[in-house]
Amino acid sequence: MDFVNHLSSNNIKPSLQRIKIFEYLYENRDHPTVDTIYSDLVASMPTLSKTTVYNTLKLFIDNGITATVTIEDNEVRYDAIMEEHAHFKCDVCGSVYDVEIDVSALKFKKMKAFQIEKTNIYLKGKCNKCLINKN
Amino acid sequence: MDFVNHLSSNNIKPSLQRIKIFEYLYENRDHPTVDTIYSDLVASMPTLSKTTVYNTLKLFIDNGITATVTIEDNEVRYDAIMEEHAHFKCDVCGSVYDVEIDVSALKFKKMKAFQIEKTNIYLKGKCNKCLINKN
DNA sequence: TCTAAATTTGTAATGATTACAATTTTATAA
DNA sequence: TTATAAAATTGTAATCATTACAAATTTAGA
Repeated sequence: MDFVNHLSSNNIKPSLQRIKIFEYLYENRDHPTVDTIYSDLVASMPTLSKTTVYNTLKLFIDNGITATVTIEDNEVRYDAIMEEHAHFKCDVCGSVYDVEIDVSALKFKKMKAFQIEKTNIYLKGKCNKCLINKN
Repeated sequence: MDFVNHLSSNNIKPSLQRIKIFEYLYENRDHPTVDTIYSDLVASMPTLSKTTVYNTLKLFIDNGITATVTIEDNEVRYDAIMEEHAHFKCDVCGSVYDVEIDVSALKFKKMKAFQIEKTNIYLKGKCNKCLINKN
């Protein structure tokens, strides 16, 4: 993945901060929150501002290379994988996993009165790790 | 719908505020926000406090007679219909509609490593009304 | 090198939600 | 009925994520 080129080809000037933030998102596929992104990156970029993280994520979203993952009321997560997929959140450990899903199976069940542009699916339950640890 | 009995049978003492808030949710199926609920109810209950609305909704959720609807990052909506259904939000007018959906079609596509307890689906696009008005 | 534009940064403001203590209401028992 | 305790409601203050904004820094072009 050529991050510089990916940003450029989506009309985003590839500043160091933007490259690093996108790279982080792309490589940490656990759908981090702003706080996590900031905390992890500030270690290697001491002058990084949290405002920059907010600004940059908004820029990514506006240009279609990042999406928000809305599962809980009280936390916003970010995802650089734009291919259609669902999310699973474990209510024990809180991890969010990607889940492959075929949305087309649902399509014909939808009401015709709406023009559907995006389908979001998220699941909740217990992940395998937590099911095993319970014993 | 006997609201008093519905609350009682779910271990919620049916105070006036609780009855009114549940009744409002049950009859206004547009998935209102706390602000909307409060604004509409305070007209007939002048001493109502927004804190009570928050407290009461939390109580309803804890006792399983209300669910939150999380579609946008920045707004929490509430729903007294507990039967499985999806939501559609029009990105023109902002209305949220209920959509009947057969989740079982998805079931077997999910990963077996997870124990799924709840499936949430929400759709975005344009509602019929806004599609017509566009002309 | 100089200048303007774009980006980043830090601080202050905003707004939704929660904490908490005081008040009011309800239920119970004397 | 009255007294008392428990529960519910209320209003204010605190919290916390996000946004607004202006200053500082960096980048790009002449």
